[in-house]
Amino acid sequence: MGKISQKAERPSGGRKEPDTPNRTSDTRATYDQRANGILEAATDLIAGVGYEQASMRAVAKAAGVSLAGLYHYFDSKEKMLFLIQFRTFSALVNGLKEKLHGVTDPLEQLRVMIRTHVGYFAANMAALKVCSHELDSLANEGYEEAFQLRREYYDLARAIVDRVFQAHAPDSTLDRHVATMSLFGMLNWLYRWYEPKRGRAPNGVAGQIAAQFLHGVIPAGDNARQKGGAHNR
Amino acid sequence: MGKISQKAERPSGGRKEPDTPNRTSDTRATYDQRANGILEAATDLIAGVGYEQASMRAVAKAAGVSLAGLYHYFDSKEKMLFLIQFRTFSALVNGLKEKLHGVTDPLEQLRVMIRTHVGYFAANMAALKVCSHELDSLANEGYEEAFQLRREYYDLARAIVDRVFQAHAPDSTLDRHVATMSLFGMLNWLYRWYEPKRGRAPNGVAGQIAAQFLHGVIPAGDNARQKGGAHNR
DNA sequence: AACAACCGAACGTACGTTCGATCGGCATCA
DNA sequence: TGATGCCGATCGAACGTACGTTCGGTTGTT
Repeated sequence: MGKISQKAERPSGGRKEPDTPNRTSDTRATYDQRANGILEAATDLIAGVGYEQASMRAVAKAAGVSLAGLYHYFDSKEKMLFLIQFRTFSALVNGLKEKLHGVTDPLEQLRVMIRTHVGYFAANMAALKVCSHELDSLANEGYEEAFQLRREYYDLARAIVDRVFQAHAPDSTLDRHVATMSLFGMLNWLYRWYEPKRGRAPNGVAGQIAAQFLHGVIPAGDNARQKGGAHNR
Repeated sequence: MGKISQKAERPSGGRKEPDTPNRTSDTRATYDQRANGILEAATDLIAGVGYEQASMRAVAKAAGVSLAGLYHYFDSKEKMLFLIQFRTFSALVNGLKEKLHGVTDPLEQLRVMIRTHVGYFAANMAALKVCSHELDSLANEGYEEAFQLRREYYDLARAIVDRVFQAHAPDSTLDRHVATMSLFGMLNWLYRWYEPKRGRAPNGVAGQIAAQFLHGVIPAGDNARQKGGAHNR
């Protein structure tokens, strides 16, 4: 808890939380803040040029540390990427769970989920881009752990989708997995086109995505409206 | 036309189509087939491990050529990626235009577009994954040209979406750009989860995506159906 | 003889990571 | 209090490797 760098797993002693009773929290704060700052710079760089192209030298320059200094805070480049994804996904999942508290209506749950995701995206574009785009840049245990987090996020969304179907379309033949993945497609593709600074506000986009998912593009009472003709030429 | 390798742009002479009048087509066929085979192997490899991780040595091994032999067919690694994207996007756009021929109903146009995309995805997963995932791995002119192709595809889809709105929801307040990008999100995210071999058939997925886009998840005549209560405990 | 097809070997470079050293603050003890 | 020793923070320089690309050559067909 509060531990940001995996360096705290060092074999013995080293920098741990309860060392000297006084001033320790200051030192730790500085250490964690530094690690956070580096991670932030790395996030921006990776989001900008991609994981493979973001060299440790460039990360060091962007963070204002020497190349060797990076390794004082992070074991390896891949662990940096893992930490970025881990922190982001954790924040996303925990934030969602929190905002879902007390909401019982399935429709509202879905809206909250979409709003939370889009809002988090708008506030942390670089981090979410890295999480959407660099999914397979991790290997082995790191990949597995990130995968479990994504799975948890999927389960959360899937459960909401299931409840929406159950309450409002129990007889629908739509595949709920396909529906959930389509929703994720809309959300995870945001990083390719959505610029919160330039386009409409996050809540607007979130509202439209929710509306499209729930009611589609054609409003409820349509049933082929070209009664007046004048279509096609 | 029929020219696959950019090597034909060599300063003078070299291999061009009308050279020796006889047997030329055989030689060219072999040459193009070889280039195609290499490109196919490269596509699979890049789709599997990513562009940066797909080394020219690995491509050579996968294609059954020597490392230097690759450069007989392709100027550079980046040009290979460009050709993969160029061919795929061209086939997608041209195939769509073709299948759209004679279809006048906007709804049907949209269904055709989605069906074509999903069908092409199912038949060329690796290529479409590369086109969805390695968009920014190109630079300068190559990026610009691929961007124009994507733009053409977007314009095609956007026009259909506009017509759907005009015919069936002219007063909708939904942003049509956001709607189009959401649709692309659903389609372009396919490569992250959809396995045509394991899951439902491409036409099924295409039909569901079209249905979700047009009517959403809740059927048309819903209007809050929990009249009988029994929801939430 | 010319030229497309193809290759082994090398070149230069950029990368992730490690090594050894320096600096400075803090705790300990004479 | 002042000297001593430890240790976290930081760095310049280097190591080994893997990469994209090029060079010079050989073969086989026309």
